Amino acid sequence: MTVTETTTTRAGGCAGPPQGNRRPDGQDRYTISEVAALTGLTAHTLRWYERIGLMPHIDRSHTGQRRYRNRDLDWLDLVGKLRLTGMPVADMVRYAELVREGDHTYAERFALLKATREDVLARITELQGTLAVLDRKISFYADAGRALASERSR
Amino acid sequence: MTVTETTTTRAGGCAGPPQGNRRPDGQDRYTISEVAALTGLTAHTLRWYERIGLMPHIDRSHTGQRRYRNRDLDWLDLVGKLRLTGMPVADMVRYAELVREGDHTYAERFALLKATREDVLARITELQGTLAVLDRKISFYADAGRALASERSR
DNA sequence: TAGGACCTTGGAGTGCGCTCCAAGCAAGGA
DNA sequence: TCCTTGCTTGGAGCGCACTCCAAGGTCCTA
Repeated sequence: MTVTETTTTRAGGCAGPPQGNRRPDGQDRYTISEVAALTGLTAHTLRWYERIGLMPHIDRSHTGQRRYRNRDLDWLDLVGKLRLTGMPVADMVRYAELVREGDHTYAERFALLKATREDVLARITELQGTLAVLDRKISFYADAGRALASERSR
Repeated sequence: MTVTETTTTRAGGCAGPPQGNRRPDGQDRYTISEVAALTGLTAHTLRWYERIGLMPHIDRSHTGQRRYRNRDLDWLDLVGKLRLTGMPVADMVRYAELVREGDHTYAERFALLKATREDVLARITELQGTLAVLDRKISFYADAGRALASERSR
């Protein structure tokens, strides 16, 4: 019977950590499910990342099963960060291609990262603006709540 | 021939303002295309927002055309802010329902806004973490670029 | 040697947030 | 009167980022 590959944490009501566990040290070969547990991604998503070119070549065992290494986990950490910025997967694939193409793409990678950095800064500013609006609304409702409460107690 | 309702700004390479224009004062009736220009949303999206219950009832002209009022634009401003936080449309619809249901939903609205506020704060923290990673990468590439340049000039 | 957990693949399906289409109505100018 | 422009509707389509399925092979423990 095929086991359903359930999503780790990240679903449901409670706020779990963004990724399951800390990486055990001294290890440098991980199965896909271990990586899923470590990153919070599903095995499906890991295979999909590979298919679309977002991952470098992943080592295989003699029977063809994936064996991820620490450098792959490092890459996934970066991908996770970039994903948080809202960067489209296609852009991350582009970055991955640049890395694969070698040292002569340093300048382009540099530019891409700087542009992303600017995006993140803009996003933070946006969110701070939104926070201000929320705070105004919240204090309005807090006041309204107090008014209703005092009305009820009268 | 039906005119194609092109998206205003927001597309393409250059970074325009998040919404087209400032609201003219003294006016309190706007056609859908005026609202599209003011908010940066398409007319399609405005109609869709109405269909899914994200908008309050919009006034109509004697021939059935939408006539938005300033309070509708205020609401759209809030929706725009909430959208920036990544709040799902379904949650915004829920908030809109609470508003329609009247004063006895103040407590729930308050809770929803506070939860959103927490999400936004968490998001900002995440982004700042990502910024740190980007800055490390960027300084790495800056150094690598300098090294390559000095190598070339040797 | 069995049994169950885990892995493989290509391709199809899902949910979200729009985005567009077709067919038609209404208003205003030449 | 015609023509253009802009508006109306329900429903279909799209792009993204997964998410899952079916059918089968492998690993591990007993």
